[in-house]
Amino acid sequence: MIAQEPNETRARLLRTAFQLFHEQGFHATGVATILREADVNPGSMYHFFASKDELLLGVLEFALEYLGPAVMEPAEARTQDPIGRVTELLEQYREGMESAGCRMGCPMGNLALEVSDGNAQARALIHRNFENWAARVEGWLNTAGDRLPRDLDRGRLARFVLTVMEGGLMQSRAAGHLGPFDDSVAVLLEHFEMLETQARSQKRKVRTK
Amino acid sequence: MIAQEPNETRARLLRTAFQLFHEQGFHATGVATILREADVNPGSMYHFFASKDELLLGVLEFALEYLGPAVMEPAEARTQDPIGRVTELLEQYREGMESAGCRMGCPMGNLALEVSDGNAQARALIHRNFENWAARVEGWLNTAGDRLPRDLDRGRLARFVLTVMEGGLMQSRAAGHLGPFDDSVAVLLEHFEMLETQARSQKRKVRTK
DNA sequence: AAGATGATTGAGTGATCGCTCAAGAACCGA
DNA sequence: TCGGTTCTTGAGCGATCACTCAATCATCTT
Repeated sequence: MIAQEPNETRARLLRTAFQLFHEQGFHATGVATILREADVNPGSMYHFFASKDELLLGVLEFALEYLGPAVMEPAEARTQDPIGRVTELLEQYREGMESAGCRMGCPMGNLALEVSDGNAQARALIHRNFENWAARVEGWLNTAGDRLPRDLDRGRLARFVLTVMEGGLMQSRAAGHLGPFDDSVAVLLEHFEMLETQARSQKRKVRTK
Repeated sequence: MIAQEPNETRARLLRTAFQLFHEQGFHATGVATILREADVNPGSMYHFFASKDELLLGVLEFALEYLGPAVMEPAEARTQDPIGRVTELLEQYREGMESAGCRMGCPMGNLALEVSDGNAQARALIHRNFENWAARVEGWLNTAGDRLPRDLDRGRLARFVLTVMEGGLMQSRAAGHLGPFDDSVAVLLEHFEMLETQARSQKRKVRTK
């Protein structure tokens, strides 16, 4: 059929489900709750999504589009500095966590641990979300030039930033306060400082050649 | 009835539930499944645990005891070297992940993201599990003496090791292979090397005073 | 206007959820 | 041997689970 404007009901279902999966988790969120919150009837939902699992796949694809404009671009807008952008990005997650009373954390991280074992397609989409996240950060780090060591694997470091963010949020979730997250970020930033120190000594060596 | 040592049924329920929660998650595991696997009748379970949530609390207390003998002591047995013990500990989690086909990951991490929002007591126990884990690693790091910088916060670094472990496992879960975990551990070990380098230069300065 | 297609309605499905409880068996000290 | 306590049995409870479908409405094409 001729392409029509994006279906409003479908979009509302995706937004509502994304929100509820983030707040309560996938299994803890009943289809009935999603339908009530989105003000949609069961038949309508099953017109667009064959099952709750397929709705999850839709949500994960929605998150893939959501990631750039809602997460990465705000951090990019705050500063041009490559490493400053990493700091801003982590600060964004901190604010999200704080304003939720140390609940919820990262939506993708939560789903990664809850559904990635039993649903291969969901696992693949979560993986793609992580890869996109890290690729964007890698892009920032690539613009850092000789502020970072010459032979440093930027992609690996970008994934490490994700690792620290997810691990820090997890512990803060359990702690009920942001201490563990802040500590983790602090060590990460010290790591960056050591890398920058290392890079400066490399530059000095090149100059004295 | 066959004579049993005290609370054998209770112990079997805790072991079985711990295993199933780890494999499938808390909400995805039905009470009926636990009862079938543990070969226990509903009435028996509800004699020991007032609800599924209370069973979870029992499991988290069980994990608290399980942590030392089953996780930390094996790593301690492999080497006396403080930083080597960190490496061994991470290697243990790697092996667990590998032998499970990159499924499951860390039982405490999974539960942290699934149940810590809706159950305050569970959150507190998960937090205590994390704190015990980190405290044990901190104990190792404290024996490293001047191999690490003098004013380094050992407790913070220990928690950072946990952060990297959990974040790395999460990404490997989504990826379906151990690449992200290995990369994260590699960066962490490079961080330790930089700290050791820093500590060596401190020693040199002290000597030349 | 007529027909085709897409989208919505909502009562209702069987299955499974966490859980109950009355009855009885096993074990205990006295 | 007895009464008291702890533990086990398992059929069965109401609630909720994910999901169905025939009927109806809305929109577009011809």
